[in-house]
Amino acid sequence: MRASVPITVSGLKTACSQCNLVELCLPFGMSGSELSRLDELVGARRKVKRQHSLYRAGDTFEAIYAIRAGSFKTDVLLEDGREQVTGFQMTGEILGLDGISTEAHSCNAIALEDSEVCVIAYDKLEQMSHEIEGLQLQFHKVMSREIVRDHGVMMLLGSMRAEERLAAFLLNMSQRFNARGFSPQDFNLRMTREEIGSYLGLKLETVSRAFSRFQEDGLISVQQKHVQLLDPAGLKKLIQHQQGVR
Amino acid sequence: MRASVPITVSGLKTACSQCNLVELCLPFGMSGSELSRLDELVGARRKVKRQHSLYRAGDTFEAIYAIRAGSFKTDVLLEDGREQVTGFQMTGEILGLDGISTEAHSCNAIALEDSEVCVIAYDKLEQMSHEIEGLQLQFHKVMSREIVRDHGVMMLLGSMRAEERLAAFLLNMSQRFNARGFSPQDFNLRMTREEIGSYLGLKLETVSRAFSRFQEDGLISVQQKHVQLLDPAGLKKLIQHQQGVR
DNA sequence: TTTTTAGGTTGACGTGGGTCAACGGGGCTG
DNA sequence: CAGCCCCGTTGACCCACGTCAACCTAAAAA
Repeated sequence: MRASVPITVSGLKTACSQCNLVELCLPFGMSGSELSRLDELVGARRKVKRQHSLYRAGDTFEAIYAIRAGSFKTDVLLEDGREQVTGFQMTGEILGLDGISTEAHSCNAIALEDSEVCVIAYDKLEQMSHEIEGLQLQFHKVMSREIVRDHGVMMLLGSMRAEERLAAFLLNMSQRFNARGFSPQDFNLRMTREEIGSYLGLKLETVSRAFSRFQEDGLISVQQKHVQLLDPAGLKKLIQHQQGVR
Repeated sequence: MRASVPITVSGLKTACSQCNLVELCLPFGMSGSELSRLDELVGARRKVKRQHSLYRAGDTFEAIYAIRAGSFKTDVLLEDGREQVTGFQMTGEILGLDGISTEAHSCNAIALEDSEVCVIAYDKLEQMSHEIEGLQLQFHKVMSREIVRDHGVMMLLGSMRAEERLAAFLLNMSQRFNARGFSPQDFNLRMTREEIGSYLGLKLETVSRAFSRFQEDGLISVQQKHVQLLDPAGLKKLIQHQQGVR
């Protein structure tokens, strides 16, 4: 984990109206005329190198970010050094919503690979939400979706066994790769076993063993970060039929 | 768990401007003139009896709810019957935000005691947010706070031991009772050991044992649902210094 | 190219908390 | 006011996952 020093703000403005991520991102469902007004909203783009942070817990909140390229993790740290990864974010997803409530970020957002985000100044967003009908609704939906997602993670952490958690994680990644036009059966994870473990409330060894088990059972094929889902239905069954421990 | 049949919509409108929960609720921080406009927003009140649900997963989303009296739990159910309690809500807190994203609720909201909520029609809220500056910001803060809270729960579930989880839970309850003008050291829980367990990712026996352990150690005094925090600092220490298992 | 190092796998073993079971007490309900 | 039932407590046992350690692999650094 390195400091959050090197920030590149590229002057290049790129219009939402011309971005191929529209239907995954904040502008989803907005009309053409609304869309073109949105272009004013996105101020600049910012590149974040692998392992560097987009923002850190405690930073004053000024903007939210739409991921244009790459991927991130968000995490929370306890005083004693324990880390909890609270989410992994992919292109089109929005980062920074945690900062609105106290006007300071409450978690760290760290790039898993060299990435680029669109910076959306929050005061401008507020203002423009008053004017553009669809923007407000869409923004609320994005926040609400985050809440629903978090409930799903709580379900994972609170009432599933190790293998169920990993199966759910893999299916979720698969579905998100698919939504982005990549193969849902064949993808490269961007995070380490330790990060997956932290997210799933497991130790990295347990994650590794679960991967191996799935491979033995013919459900997947893994080699390092490269994963192929050979039997997605089998993974789904695992979640539904396996008895919970808790 | 009973069906969600009996709904009482009392015709009595009560103004936000005269409610003693303002500083805990949606109107927090709004000006006097804004506040009086808010009164139009809150349509009716609705009573929900103990064990009955305010809404269920799958119900179409129409409104959010501010708790005027009583308390609730929200939970998510898996096909195989496993339950995960995702939160406990007290007076002034907002329920139903999960419904915005898909226009259907994704969890169940169940009253822990006979309760009453203010019904806030979502379309009206959307509309009024365009007009009242402070309302939009405040609503965003409420949603953001929910996201931050969920991250805290993920931290609990993912990287704390049983006793740490319960200590954190008790301190959180204490702080919320305090914010409502009740004693932070002496309160009655409204939920069962099983519900606490589900929320904390533990079995009810483990919760019970942790309660007993805390009592032996002189940290608290428990009798059934009645809890007294004898040594809140000791509970805090437990969270910070105890080694994590995961 | 070789060296280094972070990330991943696997085995042996320990333990926190789950499981099962018995029992006690308080508050509805008739 | 009696009986029931839900809730909570406690003990004995066990297992899923954590811990510790050795080793392997791949990619970055030199």
